[in-house]
Amino acid sequence: MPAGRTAPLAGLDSDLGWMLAAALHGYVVAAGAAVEGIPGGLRGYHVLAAAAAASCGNQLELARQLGADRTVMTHLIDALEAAGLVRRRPDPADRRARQVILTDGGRRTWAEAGARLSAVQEQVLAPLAPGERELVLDALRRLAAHAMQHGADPRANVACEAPATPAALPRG
Amino acid sequence: MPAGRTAPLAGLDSDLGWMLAAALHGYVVAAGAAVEGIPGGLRGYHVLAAAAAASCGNQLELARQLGADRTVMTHLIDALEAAGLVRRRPDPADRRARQVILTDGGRRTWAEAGARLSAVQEQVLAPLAPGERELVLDALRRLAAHAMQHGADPRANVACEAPATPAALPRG
DNA sequence: TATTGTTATACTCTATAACTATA
DNA sequence: TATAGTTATAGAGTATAACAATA
Repeated sequence: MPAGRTAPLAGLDSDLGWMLAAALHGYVVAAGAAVEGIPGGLRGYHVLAAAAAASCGNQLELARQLGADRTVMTHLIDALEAAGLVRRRPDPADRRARQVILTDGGRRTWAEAGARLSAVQEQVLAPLAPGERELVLDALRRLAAHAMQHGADPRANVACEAPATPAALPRG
Repeated sequence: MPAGRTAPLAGLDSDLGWMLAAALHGYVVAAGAAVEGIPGGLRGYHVLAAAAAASCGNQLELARQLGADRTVMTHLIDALEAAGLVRRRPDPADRRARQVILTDGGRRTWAEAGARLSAVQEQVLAPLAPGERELVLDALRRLAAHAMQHGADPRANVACEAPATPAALPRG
């Protein structure tokens, strides 16, 4: 690792944890306005996105996909349901589970926020060259998947079938 | 963005915020043991790293570099000082400011934790090809710098001269 | 006995405001 | 008047434990 450039971060300019935290912090700040009306902010949007694409939508499965605790999902879905963005439906196959379904308004809110977040994403990725962007996004996708498989329960991913909505972002 | 692969993240596999959050979460979990003895965990290590490399070590400058609030630095440095890892020294040029200096034990703790974190970093980056790693790290470095310049105060970086210790990680 | 979901609780991290001492 | 640091407080976010309903 050649330490040639002027180091604006003073000793942390090769620290993966620091760089991820700084980049994420910048994204969160920039995305604040894009998810302003959604209860739970970015977390709420992630629930909407997961519910929009998931084929198995019970709360525990969503919590595993999002790397969150079960108890977090209760309050989060409470708020999203109170806002009319999702509704809970008892799973006919397992009466303990409750599936999370997007309402029409929830799907519209998800699509609109997704479009705004796409603009935020482009803004955050502005320092990268055009060809570099796709390579970095693909690498990050593998890092995220690897982290989810190792940090969370290993069997979190195999319980889900193919998503119902294969499209990536609402307006990519 | 071709949606060809099997999507383990169900609708968020192209969302930059989600991927950054998931990758960082995996890193934080994996790094927990590496910074176990350091007050403040990873944040405490970041303070040690910034203090080890900074030429201007007052608390406000450290807070700006770390993207943290002034009030956070007080408690954090209190804990690090109580653990004997840093000491506060009044700035002779400005008696309001207090420079943060690494003790010998603090420098040793920083070096040892840095070595453990290098191993964690390699583990987290395992899904990437060897040549891909450097490219992704370089891209993340630019994203982090860009985020710090836009999210925090724009003049946070110009107040610092070249770092006293140009080396990147203690044991790369 | 194990699992889904809820509730209550506590803990961590962070942000806000007020205060001091210096500039 | 503005800045560096401290203190106290409040808020958001998250994790832990206990419970009810169901498998």
